[in-house]
Amino acid sequence: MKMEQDEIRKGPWTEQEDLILNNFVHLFGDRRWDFIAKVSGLNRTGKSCRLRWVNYLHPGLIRGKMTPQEERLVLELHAKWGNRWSRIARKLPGRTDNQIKNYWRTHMRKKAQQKKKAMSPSSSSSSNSHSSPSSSTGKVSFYDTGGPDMKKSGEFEDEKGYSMDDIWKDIDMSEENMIKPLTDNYSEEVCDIFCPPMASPSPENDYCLASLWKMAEESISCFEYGTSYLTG
DNA sequence: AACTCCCACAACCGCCACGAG
DNA sequence: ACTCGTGGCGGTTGTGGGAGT
Repeated sequence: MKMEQDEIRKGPWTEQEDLILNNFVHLFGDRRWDFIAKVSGLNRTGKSCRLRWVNYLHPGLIRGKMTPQEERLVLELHAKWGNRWSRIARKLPGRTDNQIKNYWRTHMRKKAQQKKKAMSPSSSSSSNSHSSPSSSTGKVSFYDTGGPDMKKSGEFEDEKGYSMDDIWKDIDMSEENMIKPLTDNYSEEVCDIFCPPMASPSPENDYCLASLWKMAEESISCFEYGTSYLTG
């Protein structure tokens, strides 16, 4: 495939890029990322645009620390589903899979370090401490507590057969007293909260719409296609 | 005050699934 | 049925800021 005319931008997003992306998502919706990437003139990949929107610009996002309830929910759901971050995220309104993943990563690192300290390093063979039960299958992240062995196997509501690795077992046991079993309070209704209608363009967003359209027009030839969205 | 460590967050990469042609 | 393009997901890395020493 032919590369874009300009070099694809990488790295941190600027405020202006955010603004442009925001406007184009409002215009075209949050599905057609490759298209948005092209017409916006951002010189970003569609993937990058999507990620920026999902993880940062989405109006429903909650920023800041996880609440104890959320932490509990993450632990509970991870025990149930493993590293299915997007799935877990759907049960936490306003949280992204990236946020949860990051939280889990630091959380587990902390736990792993605590555990390491607790266990005398001299008493155990070091190789053993690093080899997960699934060592034969290849690399497993230290914070990957496994979950059901359902890699790309579709749904896995059935919890039978879910075996946690050593770390998770320890953590689970240590926290069992804290984590009250959850009922189905985190059912689908929670998810609905996180799906607000597309925010209406604010006045401040309008200021550059004209220029944005001009950019889009110059960028590709399918301008009319976009206008059909506006005019209905 | 300077330095180090840790945490939270942002972003990229690679792989896979799915739909369109 | 096959190929290709795109989006979604999970893994990983880089970085800035705050806390601790």
